[in-house]
Amino acid sequence: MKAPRGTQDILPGTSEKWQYVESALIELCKKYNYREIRTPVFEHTELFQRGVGDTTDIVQKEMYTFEDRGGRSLTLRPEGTASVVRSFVEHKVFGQPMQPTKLFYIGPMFRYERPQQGRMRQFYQFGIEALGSADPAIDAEVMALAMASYQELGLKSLKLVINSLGDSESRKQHREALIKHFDPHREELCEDCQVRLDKNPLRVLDCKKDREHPAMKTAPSVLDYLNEESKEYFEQVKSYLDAMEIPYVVDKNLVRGLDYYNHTAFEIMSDAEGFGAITTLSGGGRYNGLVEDMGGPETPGIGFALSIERLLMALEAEGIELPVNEGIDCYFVALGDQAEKEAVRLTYQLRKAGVQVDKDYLGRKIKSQFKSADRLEAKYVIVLGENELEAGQANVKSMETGEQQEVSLADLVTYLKNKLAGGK
RNA sequence: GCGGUCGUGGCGAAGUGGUUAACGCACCGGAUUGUGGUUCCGGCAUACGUGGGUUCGAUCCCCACCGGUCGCCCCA
Repeated sequence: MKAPRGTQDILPGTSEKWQYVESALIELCKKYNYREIRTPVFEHTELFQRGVGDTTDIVQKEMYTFEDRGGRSLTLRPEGTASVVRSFVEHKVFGQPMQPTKLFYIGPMFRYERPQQGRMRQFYQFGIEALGSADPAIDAEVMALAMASYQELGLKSLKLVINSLGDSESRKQHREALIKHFDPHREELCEDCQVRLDKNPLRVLDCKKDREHPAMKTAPSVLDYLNEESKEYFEQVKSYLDAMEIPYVVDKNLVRGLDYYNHTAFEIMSDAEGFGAITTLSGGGRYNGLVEDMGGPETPGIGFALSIERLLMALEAEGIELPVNEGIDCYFVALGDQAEKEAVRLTYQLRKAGVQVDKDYLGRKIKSQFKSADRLEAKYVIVLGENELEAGQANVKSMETGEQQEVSLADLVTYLKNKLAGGK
């Protein structure tokens, strides 16, 4: 049996890295005052069709959709925003006194795609959403947190790319301009773009195949079609980034894949060597109007999401070692049946007292038990044999210095607690 | 979904159309009787992705499928 395609097991040795990263992200959220929300991993299919958008690749070909025994069409969540917004509306969080509502989530997402490194069918996203504020400063805050997610862990080769898609009015005009611009060249564009031109002309702009087409260079830019308000909003966002001295580049061809975005759109990419084709670490943007689409009151929103897998890849690419896999406190070596029983008792006592202890369960001889202790990087080894038992003492050995000391069994817990606390 | 490439024991990695498929690491045991990372000796292992086909015979040849990987699409 194998795990299904595009899924992976995260085993000890790696799981510690995940734990480390996840808790770092949670800590970061505390500083920015984003609080956790947990939503179901599956939702009504309709939620994503409406929320993410029917024209998107996600909805058209990547959803894990199934029918439950009651005949409902459900879908494993392909992203987090739709669920968060649904929950926000369902629980009328918009009516609560503390606004804006600042949330974060972390968990698995599912997309049916051809797997490759950094792209799994079940993958993990960490994301935040700020609902209820149309202040450009919060756009900047979201980007700041996004960047900090990586910087906190020591990553350096990062590139923040931003763009503005404008409000719905700007987008509409731009869309028409694009169609007008490209339609005469329709036949010269790649097949995909011919489809894009009808469905979502914005996407033609970031086509890699047609990059060199002359019409591409003269194509109307989103930025040129921003109305005054949108333009001003974008300027404000940039000025806040400048105030925080967060470097960014504006890429007028940056287009996000989901329908709900407007105004601010951004991506964080890795510059690091050793990254393959997939260099996008995370992405986000503003989605004013989505809450309304979900049946809530007019509420602006912005958020972003990052892939934990890709974050881990970035760490690897930059050669950053996370401080995990530290050794355990003690290893209990027991010799003989009597001692074994006493060892079990004392191990239990030590653990209750907060000491990290393990012992042998394979009935191995002393030498092998020491090997295990060594491999576990135990700081202390407690040896309890016939002799010690008779004397009512245990031999405690510091694996670092090699020093040994007889400690009465009654004092063992306090002795070790002291030692481990750095006492004498 | 499309194209390239790959698939040998826990990991890494040789190899051949034909008796018992190298080796390294790891693991386990031993090197005078109860003490760890080195060394020496010995041992272990459901190993040729799966299913067909060609052949007297296939791990090695052919096909399909599955899986990994790289790229495209797209994205996190």
